[in-house]
Amino acid sequence: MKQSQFFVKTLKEWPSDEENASTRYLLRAGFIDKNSSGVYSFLPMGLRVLEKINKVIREEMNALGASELLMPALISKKYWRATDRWDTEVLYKVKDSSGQEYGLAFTHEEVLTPILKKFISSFRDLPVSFYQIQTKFRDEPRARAGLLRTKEFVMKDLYSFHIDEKDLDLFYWKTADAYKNIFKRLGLEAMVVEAGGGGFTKEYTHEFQVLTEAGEDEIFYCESCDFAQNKEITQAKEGGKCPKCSKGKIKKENGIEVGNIFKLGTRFSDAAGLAYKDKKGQTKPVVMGSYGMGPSRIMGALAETNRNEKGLIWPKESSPFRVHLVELEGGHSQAVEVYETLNEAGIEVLYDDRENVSAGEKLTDADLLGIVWRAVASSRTLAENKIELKARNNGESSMVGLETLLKHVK
RNA sequence: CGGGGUGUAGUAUACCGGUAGUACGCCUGCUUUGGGAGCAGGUAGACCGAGUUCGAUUCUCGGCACCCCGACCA
Repeated sequence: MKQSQFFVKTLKEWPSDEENASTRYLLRAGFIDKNSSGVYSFLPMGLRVLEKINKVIREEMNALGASELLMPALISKKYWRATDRWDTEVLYKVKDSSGQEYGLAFTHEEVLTPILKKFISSFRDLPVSFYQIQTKFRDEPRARAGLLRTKEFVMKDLYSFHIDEKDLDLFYWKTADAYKNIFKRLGLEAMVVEAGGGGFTKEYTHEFQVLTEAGEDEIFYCESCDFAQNKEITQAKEGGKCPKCSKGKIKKENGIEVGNIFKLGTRFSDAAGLAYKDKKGQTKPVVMGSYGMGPSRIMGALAETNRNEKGLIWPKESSPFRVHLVELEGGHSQAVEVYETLNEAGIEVLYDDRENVSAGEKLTDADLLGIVWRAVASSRTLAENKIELKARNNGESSMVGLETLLKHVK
């Protein structure tokens, strides 16, 4: 992709109306644009990151055996009435010209459960699971911190359907592993944290929290074992002994909730009359689980935890491009050669071919954008017949030939 | 929803009760090209409404928007 033909615009100044670091970086680097409080556009560069996140999620969800589908955002009032959620505070309500009322979905049990009711009737149909990556709406009383808490956001929601609690439990922990894979691949360190059941289950649910000061949850965790609980349910005290291993000390840190997994039981299947016949011909309610993850919030969490004073630093699998090829004075022929070679090798490259833009501006932009690898071609590199390759994360650079370059960035 | 703060060109900002200044951007021309280039010329602005005043971007009130703290957070 040539930068002269792809919309990459950076701001020279920090935005004046944002304090949150990830938001300031994402806005300044031109990845997102604020439309109104808690409502953002993803500009071409930002959308590429979002797509990278979605790609990893899809791969892991498919590996779990879940089928992707796409449900509507505009949901007729009757569905919300059926589950008694029409009066949920975060539900945006809209009325059409004929007076018909709708809610903009903040989650999709109301839509999926009735679909399954049409197709599921035997234990032979179970278990099944479905996921989608779709825009959700929540009437947040107060949006904050850019992508970290918004009124409209992208969510991956997964729902699973089982014959009993035991089978749900199996799938629940398989999903937890899939979640761990996703975050690891994306370059996020997410801690598994026990949290409350929100009134649907007496059991704990699990959240995936990225520990950082910008997070709005408070996490109490043990420094030596895997004990970790959200403030809302914990009895542990900061500095106290771990109630689980009774050895480690309890620490407290803020966290960004990038995912959660939830055993719903039969709450929604009961409401929809979703049941199946078991081997003996008896009718039993389907047992459900739901599992959320926020790609747009993950993007915010990545920006929050991967940056330095010069700009963003995207991890490999979430980077908008793999290589940022920067052509400086005298580097044209080399740059074209590298560009063509990378394209042929199927490596995504952003080629800064802009003319009449100073070297300083191009290099500053490259740091701000934060693509994994930076390759510079100039009269200097031409003289050595090599390319300068620099890793954005550790700043290490070296002069390499084309083949070595390919090997590195693959 | 309670409390606080802020609204000035595309962006970041300054001053001021008397026709709004700077930097960057953008446009034209020339010179530049390894860390947000130089010179010259040009472009573009007071959130909305009411009030006080001879005169309001400035003061007062109301509204709206944005940010922050809190409450809330299937």
